[in-house]
Amino acid sequence: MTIDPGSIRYLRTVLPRWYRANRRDLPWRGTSDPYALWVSEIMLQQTRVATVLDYYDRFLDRFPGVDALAAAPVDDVLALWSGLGYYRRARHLKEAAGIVVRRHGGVLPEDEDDLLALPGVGRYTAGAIRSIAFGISAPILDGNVFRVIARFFARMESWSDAGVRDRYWRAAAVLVPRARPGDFNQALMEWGALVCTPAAPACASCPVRRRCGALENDMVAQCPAPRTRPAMRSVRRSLLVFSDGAGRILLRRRPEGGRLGGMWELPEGSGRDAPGAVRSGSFRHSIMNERYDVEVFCASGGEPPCGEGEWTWVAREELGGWPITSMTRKGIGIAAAAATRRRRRPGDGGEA
DNA sequence: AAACCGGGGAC
DNA sequence: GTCCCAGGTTT
Repeated sequence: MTIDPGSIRYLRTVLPRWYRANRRDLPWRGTSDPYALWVSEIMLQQTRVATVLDYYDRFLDRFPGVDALAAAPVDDVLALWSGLGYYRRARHLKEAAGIVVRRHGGVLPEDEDDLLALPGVGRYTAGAIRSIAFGISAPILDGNVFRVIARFFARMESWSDAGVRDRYWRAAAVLVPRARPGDFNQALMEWGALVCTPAAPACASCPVRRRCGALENDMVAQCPAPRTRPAMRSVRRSLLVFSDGAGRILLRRRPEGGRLGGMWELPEGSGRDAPGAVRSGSFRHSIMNERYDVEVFCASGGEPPCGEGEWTWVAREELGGWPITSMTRKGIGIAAAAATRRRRRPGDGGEA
């Protein structure tokens, strides 16, 4: 797409001014430590700011620098990542920390190819680190930037088209200024997150409403075109909260490599698998394009349903130190709530 | 180019 | 219910 010099000047003038006055006070904005920014960028991949806020401080408190992260057991890193999703990010981050220590003397490199060589660092994350942490005039393109550029220049392409994305990268490269490129890039994202939102954008209070192409042509709601997605499918599952004599819970480790690789989970099972099991309740959980309808059963005593592979007993109060999935955390919560009900009103355990 | 990889908030 | 979020890697 051709971007006229007037639009470049306009965006470079208006956006940073708006950003300085309206930006959120986020924890990674107060630091000048490139490692801390790197951690935040990995956590923020496909993940909302509000979600990352629950993890960022705890992670940096436990792994304050690249050396601590490089030296940590990967299961400790995964435990702090538990619930954040896309667990390969945590494995890559820890692996990359080791590369930074060995190859770069413990200092995050500024060179783009050096950054792209780190596992988990792609074109976006390299641009974010270079512009925000190092003040280098490098472009970024994420979902926010794609949307605000599409709307401002009144374009209807979809993110799903790789050729389109490449053209938007070139647009982002033309727009980013030499002076304070990090503020400009963050202004683009903050604008997309707070004003030019996917649904119901706040055009009336938008800093660039005077020159927005989509607003002028009344096409904000249809712009950009939605990305293509696989259809959702429903899956029914049963989870078993199986306790030993000490009240510890049986967990099984998922095989490395695949979905949720290496994470610990409740075993699959119902009353058929564990005689005497009691139904505790149910919940819904979505992973990627699958919606799970999960029933939770509670059992203790007898033969534990260990199955093949690695398994262990974990006390409830120690679950915080284990890399468990959100579905497992929900299932254990359902079982605990049912147990509480049974103690209060024996015979009414929510089994119905 | 397409598939795969979590989870949750907003609507 | 749907959409999408400070994306990256693998095939």
